[in-house]
Amino acid sequence: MSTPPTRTPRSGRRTAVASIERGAESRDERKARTRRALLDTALDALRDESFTSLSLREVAKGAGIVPTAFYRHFPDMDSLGIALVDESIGSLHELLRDARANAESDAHLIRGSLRILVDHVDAHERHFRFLARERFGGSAILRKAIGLEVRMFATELAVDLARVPEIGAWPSRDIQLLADLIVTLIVATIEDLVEADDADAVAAAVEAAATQMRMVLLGVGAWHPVTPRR
Amino acid sequence: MSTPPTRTPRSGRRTAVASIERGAESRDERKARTRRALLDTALDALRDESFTSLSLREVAKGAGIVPTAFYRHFPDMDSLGIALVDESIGSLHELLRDARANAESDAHLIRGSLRILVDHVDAHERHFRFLARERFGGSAILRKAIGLEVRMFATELAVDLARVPEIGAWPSRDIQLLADLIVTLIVATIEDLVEADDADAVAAAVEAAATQMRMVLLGVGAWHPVTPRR
DNA sequence: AAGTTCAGTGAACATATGTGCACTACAGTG
DNA sequence: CACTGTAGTGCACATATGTTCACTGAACTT
Repeated sequence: MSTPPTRTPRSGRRTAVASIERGAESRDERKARTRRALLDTALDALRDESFTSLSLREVAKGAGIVPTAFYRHFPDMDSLGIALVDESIGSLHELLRDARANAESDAHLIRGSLRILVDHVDAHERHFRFLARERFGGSAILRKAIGLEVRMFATELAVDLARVPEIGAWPSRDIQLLADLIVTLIVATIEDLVEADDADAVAAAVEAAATQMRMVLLGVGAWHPVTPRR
Repeated sequence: MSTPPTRTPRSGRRTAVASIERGAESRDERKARTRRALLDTALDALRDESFTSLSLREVAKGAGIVPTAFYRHFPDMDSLGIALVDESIGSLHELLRDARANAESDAHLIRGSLRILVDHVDAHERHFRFLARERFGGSAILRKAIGLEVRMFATELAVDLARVPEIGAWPSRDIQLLADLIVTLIVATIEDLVEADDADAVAAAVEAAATQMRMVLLGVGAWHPVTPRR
């Protein structure tokens, strides 16, 4: 009821984003809040430009702080980029986790997985777009960071694949390559999805991915357990 | 032997790139030369940054002309970008042409094609890197232009595939999707190749691509001519 | 020989950028 | 309560950017 001990209902000074009608907030909460605002601004701006052309002043302004205050959160723009990679990769792993859970129940494995993919891309569109855009983008640091994570993602998938009876007996090198192939297809589909501007385009991308995935999996059935070494 | 009618062995004014020890040159030749210098500078700069962060002044300086002279060649940076896309796509079609010629003679279709791919990427590294980097880059104009061309490339491949006995009878939609799948794999390989920094990395990328291509083509053998509609 | 065309110049502009510095206000703490 | 740590401010600077304008000189056209 009564106003909490810490008053200042509306401070005389507009204090960045936090000022948007928040009465009491701890110091850490406010810091986290502007940090989020910086990341969000960057994520939004990266819809129309690439990371190397994104300026410190631009994100600072978008977050409602003065340029120099940026340094209270990140030593430089590259660090901001790395933070975005971390967040985005989180979405990726979450995706795989859901797909794994689904694979054990759903009879239509491909369609079910694709549905999950679409849902995730939809829910974290900015992050996935960021990944697609910067995977081979101009920043060497981000390229390296994303490349590493995508490779880890593929390895994670390879472990899952090894549990499939038909595949389990393959040489691990082949399993990894199959996982890489599937990841390539998934990434390509993600790129199509973030680029899709209407529902039809999404549906088309899904249809294409489903058919192509089926083609690949048919290849799996015919694959010789022993790699034809030369 | 004797100096040609048009003299001016070394003009009193250093005229941009053309001044690098070229005695006689027609006006058009000189213009073409600086245009080339602009494109080359851009191509080189795009190794370390993305197109949206590439500045007009930067390419002008690299080409040895004053910023304002840039407008004598392109109305804006986007036009320069489109010109780069055109050039790069040229390399792509050249690649397919060579691969086609090879396919009719070489018994090892996959390895032969990959060898050609590697050679082309090596010969036109800057162009292929540009394509990979801007395919999903920050510039909407370039994204659209490249996307269109890649789709045309896939369609061209589909026509070739339709001539393969096992595939010819498929519904055209499936042939197109197979072509798209193969193009996805090719593009992914190109991305790996331009990212590869030593010979080992190149060899690994080729090995991976060869195996994956074999997996896909095995799927082709098992594919039912009629698309399993739902 | 005189005239035209046009790639390239150089100065100027308004605006954007990264970063250093001294500061202020307020949440957290003894 | 006074004290301190720190997110955010405001100013300043050197530098980079796109674009305008009037210009120059040499290749071409007549």
